[in-house]
Amino acid sequence: MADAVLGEFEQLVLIALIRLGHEAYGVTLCDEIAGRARRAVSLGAVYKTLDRLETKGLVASRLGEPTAERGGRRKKHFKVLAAGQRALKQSLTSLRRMTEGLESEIGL
Amino acid sequence: MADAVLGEFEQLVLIALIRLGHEAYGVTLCDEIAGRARRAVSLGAVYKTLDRLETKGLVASRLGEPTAERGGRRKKHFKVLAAGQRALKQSLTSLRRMTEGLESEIGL
DNA sequence: CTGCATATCTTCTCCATCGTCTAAGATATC
DNA sequence: GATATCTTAGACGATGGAGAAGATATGCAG
Repeated sequence: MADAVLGEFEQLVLIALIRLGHEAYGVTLCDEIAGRARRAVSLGAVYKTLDRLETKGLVASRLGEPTAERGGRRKKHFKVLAAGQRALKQSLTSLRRMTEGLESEIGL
Repeated sequence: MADAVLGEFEQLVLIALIRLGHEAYGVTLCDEIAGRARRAVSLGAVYKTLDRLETKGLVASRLGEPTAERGGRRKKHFKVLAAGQRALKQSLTSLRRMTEGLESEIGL
């Protein structure tokens, strides 16, 4: 089957996931994207997107253990699957081919 | 006003527009994206996206003259406006900050 | 030279998916 | 029970996408 086409935000979530490693979960992902991409990100948007990515078989999740801190509820950890890695690579490669030689025109 | 958040396809259309210059129009844009990004692109999707970008004030259009060839109907030419340039730059910069240092992990 | 056939380009319409916010729910510690 | 942390759910607009329909040019038969 052909790799799925990723939306813009889906790309950001996948990248953040790779960046944070397998222990990433909702809140840290949200912070990472907000900080790096410098844009407002709501938690709900992140979780929703993670759900979709999991349904499509691009990421997998598992529940962690509760932590010993106030309100330390179990976290849901995510990791990128091979299909997700492929889809992300393809999206970024397409973009790279599109922008090739245009750095100065775009102002990068 | 803050720059608009661009969808994934909107980015591709804007880049193709810069790449092809001010004489770009629906059909050539479609071909350019399909060829460079190597994915199927329908004409309808391109026109729809151009419409939306114009409504948002990111691109401008003008009608050309008919050409002297079979079925040579007037073309609608598009060009990127300053706001479009800014929005695109911002999107690509965010992505670049996200992927920074991850080239090998992603396989680029 | 009139009118139909055909090629090129654009618009319209419909529907699925993505992105976003808000509120509510679950479950841990204090 | 109060409160903090994390996740789920629900609603809705925006974006993405395929294909039919529409507009308008030339080509050609009669």
